[in-house]
Amino acid sequence: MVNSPQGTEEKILEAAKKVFHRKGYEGARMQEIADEAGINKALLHYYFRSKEKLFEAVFEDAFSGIMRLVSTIFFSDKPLKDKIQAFLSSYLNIITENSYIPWFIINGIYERPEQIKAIFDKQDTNPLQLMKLLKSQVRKEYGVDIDPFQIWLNILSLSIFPVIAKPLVREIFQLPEETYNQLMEERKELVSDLIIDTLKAYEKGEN
Amino acid sequence: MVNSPQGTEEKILEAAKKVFHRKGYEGARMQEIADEAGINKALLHYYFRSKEKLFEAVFEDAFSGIMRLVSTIFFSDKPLKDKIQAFLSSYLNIITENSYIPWFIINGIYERPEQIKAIFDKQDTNPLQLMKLLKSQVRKEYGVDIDPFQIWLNILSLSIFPVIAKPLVREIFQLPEETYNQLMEERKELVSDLIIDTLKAYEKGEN
DNA sequence: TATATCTTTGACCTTTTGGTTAAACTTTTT
DNA sequence: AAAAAGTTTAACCAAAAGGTCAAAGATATA
Repeated sequence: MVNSPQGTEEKILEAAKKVFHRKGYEGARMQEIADEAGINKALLHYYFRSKEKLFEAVFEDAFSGIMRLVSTIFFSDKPLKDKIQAFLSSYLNIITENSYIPWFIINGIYERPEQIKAIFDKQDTNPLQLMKLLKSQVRKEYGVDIDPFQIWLNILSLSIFPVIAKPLVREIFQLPEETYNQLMEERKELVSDLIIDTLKAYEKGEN
Repeated sequence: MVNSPQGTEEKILEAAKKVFHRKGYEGARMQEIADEAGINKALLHYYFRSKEKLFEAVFEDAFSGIMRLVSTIFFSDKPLKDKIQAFLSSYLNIITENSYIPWFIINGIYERPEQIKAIFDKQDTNPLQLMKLLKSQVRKEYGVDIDPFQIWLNILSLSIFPVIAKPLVREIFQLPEETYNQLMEERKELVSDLIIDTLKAYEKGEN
């Protein structure tokens, strides 16, 4: 018999992604992944020796994807405002459509700190370089010395939190899926304005 | 032999809190909780029939604590600015010192959606009422009609995310514990300013 | 002080779970 | 087409995990 459209390995990765994303490492079951992939459980171990290795593959994929996006946008040659808008727009698109990614990544380091640290070290994007760049660009364009880390943390907070907390917030406020998505859509502009207005406020010396 | 300072039930709850907080539901082991409490595993089941029940007790405690704080502050009779400052100050204190609480709560609904929903229903604080109150107070004090939900989401994002993502961010940026805590300390004012400035900007009709 | 009740424990049970193995089936190589 | 290499499966295995039970230790009650 011939393999389905995609090869077995990709099928497994795809299935593992789904299951790990919605259950985390501890909650995920090898059997469930096998079922999701429509194959025998032993085959999982044939391709990826252990649950750990499989998890690693899935995690690395999700994480490097985000790092690549950040690098591409921020290590380009545009005004800061454009970068922030571009990042928020594409990033919010990605994570609202794959809402499990942020939770998966953050959760990963709670469940498997050592393993995740090792994955970070393999990454080639240097976050400290990004901070330096942010800082110098803020100084150049807005004439102020602000801790770039706080700006960056604000951007991430405002975009990631609403996605991570979606299930919680929706339940608490009894919001239908569609309503919430619409609010997220509004946030793309709202957040980008908020960040840039804050920078402008610093520029005017309000602080 | 006499019981230790605290009774057995409290000892169990205390231990379960620690373990659930750092491992989540799936990652937590009944044996580990028993060890942490310095008692026999069977005793866990004597006091709390099952892992589920035990988890429920811990979760409800953490969640209702936060809801109480929110209610106390926001259903009071102060200017919005004071409320926001008061909330941010005490909330950031609580969660930086118990950094696992927010993750624990958000994670809870990913791991055990049905159970968590049931707990919410038992809560007596009404979040929709809070939204109404926020909206009318914003209108009264700043003369604008803004979606209170977005404001609230901003407040929560800016305060909770940096705590949840602490292990991740610390690792990525190679920040020592102390440095990070100091940055969190700075944020208390920074975030409160940011939120209030945004409201003022609306007031001036910048949007 | 004897009896009933509540607490605590060690040993045990069952199910679940990640992982292995040997054999069958396919595909590639010669 | 035969042999070799790669892929897939059903059946197993051992360890871990949640949960139970009967008996022993305390404590309260009569």
